[in-house]
Amino acid sequence: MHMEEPRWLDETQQQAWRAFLVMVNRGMPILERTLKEHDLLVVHYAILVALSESPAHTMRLSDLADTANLSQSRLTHRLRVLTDRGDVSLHQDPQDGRGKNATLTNAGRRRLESVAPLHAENVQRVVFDHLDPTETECLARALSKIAGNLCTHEHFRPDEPH
Amino acid sequence: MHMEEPRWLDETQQQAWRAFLVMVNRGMPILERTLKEHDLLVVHYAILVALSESPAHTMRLSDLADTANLSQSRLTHRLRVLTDRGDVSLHQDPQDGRGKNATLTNAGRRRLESVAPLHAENVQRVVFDHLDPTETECLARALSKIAGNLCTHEHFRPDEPH
DNA sequence: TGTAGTTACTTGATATGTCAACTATCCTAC
DNA sequence: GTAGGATAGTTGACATATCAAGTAACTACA
Repeated sequence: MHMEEPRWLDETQQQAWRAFLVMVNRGMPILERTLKEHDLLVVHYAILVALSESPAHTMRLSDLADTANLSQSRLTHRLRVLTDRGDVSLHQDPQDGRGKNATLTNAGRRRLESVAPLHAENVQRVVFDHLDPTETECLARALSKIAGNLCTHEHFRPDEPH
Repeated sequence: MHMEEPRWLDETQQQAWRAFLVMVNRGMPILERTLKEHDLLVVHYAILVALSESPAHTMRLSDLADTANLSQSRLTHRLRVLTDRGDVSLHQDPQDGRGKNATLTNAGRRRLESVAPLHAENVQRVVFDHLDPTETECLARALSKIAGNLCTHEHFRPDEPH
């Protein structure tokens, strides 16, 4: 038994990875700050969007966590804020005593609608204004391949002790 | 004076942006967990790498923050951990009484070298194993354009009140 | 039934991130 | 020299994230 030769990143991979980290560490905070002026986090925004796109503006918590890429406990903590403030309401599932459904309230829908244009504008400014259509497609295809794997493959999920 | 029409994301942009969020919220935690088994965060790793690539393994704190995409206060907090543990040492700059230099210690270098192969392997598994060389180049080019703007342009920087 | 295992969600302790306020040094110009 | 302003870094309060452990309800099967 011996060590495999490490699979170092080549030049191009390094360039991609470092740029990705710049987006995460510099780009995301810009979006966070703007949303924060409207009392939202990017995570909150993702939760509201997921609900708004769901039939009856309602979702089972576990599905919501999955759609918003959150661990269950992280979702619970965020929902405490969103329900306290009245953007989301929670209801026991009548079929399954364990489950709960989250529903976007009118207030939540209004908040989402008031922030969405601003947020879209910011994403455009930070990300897409710097790409031509071909590059955007390239980016979408590459990221989707990676994301597809992260969602389906048996990468241990958040919150599941290993 | 009237509201501009919101610049909504088109289909492709949405696909790209949602996939990016999947990478951030599902991919990064995988990397964090693996590094954490070796008492490191991705941020710590970035700091150690920046130092290791710098002459004399030494950097001015403000440059280090910039290279690692961190706010100064975040850097200070992370450095407390890294210096307490002996991976990094701090020295007053003799030229400029305000400034400090951070130096990677031998222990820090050893820690970095012991974790780097594993981390590279994980980045490959999470990101690049799903892309062919053309897609990787596309991704690198697109992300670099975005990142380039985030680093140079007058996007308000972290830690600077606006 | 009833009990072992699974699923759905919550909780709380601890770690990390963020923001504004603070100290200390340097620079400039008068 | 010295006042005003900039620069470098730190601090502390508060918000958020993570992880493991906990509760409660369902399921399967003896």
